[in-house]
Amino acid sequence: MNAPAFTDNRDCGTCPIRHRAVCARCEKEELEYLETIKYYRSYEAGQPVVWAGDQLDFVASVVVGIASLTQTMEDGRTQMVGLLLPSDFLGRPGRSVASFNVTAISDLTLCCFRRKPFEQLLRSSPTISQRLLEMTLDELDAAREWMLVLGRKTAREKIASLLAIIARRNAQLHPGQTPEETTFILPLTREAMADYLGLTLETVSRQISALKKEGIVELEGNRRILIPDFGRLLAETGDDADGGMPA
Amino acid sequence: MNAPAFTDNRDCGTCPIRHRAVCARCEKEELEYLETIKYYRSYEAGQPVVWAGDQLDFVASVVVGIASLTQTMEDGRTQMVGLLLPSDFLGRPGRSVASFNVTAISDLTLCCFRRKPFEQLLRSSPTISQRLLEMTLDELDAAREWMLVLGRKTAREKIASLLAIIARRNAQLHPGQTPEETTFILPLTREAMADYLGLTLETVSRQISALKKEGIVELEGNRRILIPDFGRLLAETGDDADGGMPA
DNA sequence: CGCTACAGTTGATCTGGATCAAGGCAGTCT
DNA sequence: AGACTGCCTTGATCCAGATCAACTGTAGCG
Repeated sequence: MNAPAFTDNRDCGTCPIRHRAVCARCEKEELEYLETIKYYRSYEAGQPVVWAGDQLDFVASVVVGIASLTQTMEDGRTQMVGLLLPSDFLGRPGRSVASFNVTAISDLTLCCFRRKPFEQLLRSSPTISQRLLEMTLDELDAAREWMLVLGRKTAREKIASLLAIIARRNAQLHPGQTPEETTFILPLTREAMADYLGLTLETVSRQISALKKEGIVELEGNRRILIPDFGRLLAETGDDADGGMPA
Repeated sequence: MNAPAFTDNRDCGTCPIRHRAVCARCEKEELEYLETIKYYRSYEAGQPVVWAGDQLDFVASVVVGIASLTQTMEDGRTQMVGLLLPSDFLGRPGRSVASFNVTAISDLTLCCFRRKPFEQLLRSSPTISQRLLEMTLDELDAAREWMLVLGRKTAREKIASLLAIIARRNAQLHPGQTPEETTFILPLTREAMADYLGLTLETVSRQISALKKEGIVELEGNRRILIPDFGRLLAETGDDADGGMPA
């Protein structure tokens, strides 16, 4: 719940809000103002960030780590509705109450802005509000693509889609790898995957085992995944060859 | 594909973009500019508006009628990812290609803005880009709420959720009705409902019959629905009493 | 009028994924 | 060490919803 660890202006590298504020028109004033209302928060893996319905008096950008957005029904059924990776935005200007549960999946650092001044900034700066609009539109597209996964894909296709997304996101961050052979560490437990995909954890486990048996993926331990032929994985997603599934 | 039918400045009553442009700061210039780039388009029920991947050189606001946003897999499985009712926004500033299929479900009239000048306007007017941001955030929340429906709810809960949403939306438009007893015309075929809910049309039909048999809904013909006790319907959605499902 | 077409209902059967249950395999605490 | 806990796998069985198929009702239309 503390730990700044970032002091220099330039080190919050993944924060898209700030980047744009710097680059777009060199609006120095805005940048300096942003600096005055920003602060860092850290959470340990597993810790909740907020619960749906609770007061949330900041908006933030993920700097390090992964967080999940989930919804839960009274009887405990839960659905993950978003996965927040570094550079993703969290919170909602104009709303003081969280709509979803936010949980740190790995150790997590957020770059936070107090909500009120941030909203003020939005009102006065078209640069920032446009950047935010763009990001929100991307998230909306991603959410809608995910609706196809949830509503119409088989368990096997769901797993393949999820692995493809994580592999792609991973490739963006570490562009060293060939597109054909990728390896990464699954940031999610089987249960979290199940919650994302609308399945049970048993089904997730079985489908991963099946993909392994068929040589479409290789595992080292439970979490480290190697995809020998990305095209073969893609063929299992049910998407047409080029299609672009985000997360 | 023509039919203006709107000539007076004030008559595009449902268009949220324009409203805000008038109200927020009385930015007369912007309003007049908006007028010069706006035009109307009409579509008959069943007609496509655009296909995913096609060029889309306007953004628009639904004035009259209903449109659907859908995705289709090569083998024909389709998922509806959004339902556009009057006042909803269509299109994506900053992107010239449609991400989803848009189809007129009923006869439809759009209030369109040519994309390029609209984007220009966004860049210069914080009022409009903020209004758009707000709308997009609402849509994102709605999409995420829908992910819970698709991923975790039973067929019966899905149907009840859909009926509840349509009833609520309907009550907003016609505030004359008591909240307890509502009646409306289903704007969707059984197949369209199935595509929205990630079910088959047979299952939709069976579940509606079941709700009818239990007196939770009453039907006149196939489309006209009466909900004698909204609370009882809500109890079938699986949501906690107050929860706010949008569309 | 009969013919076709479309939307919806209902029944019979099948099956993919859920559910229930039993272990396995690290870590980590004592 | 042993015991406990969290995460994962695998097997056996069940069932909600898909699939296949027949049929009803209603609206155009030559």
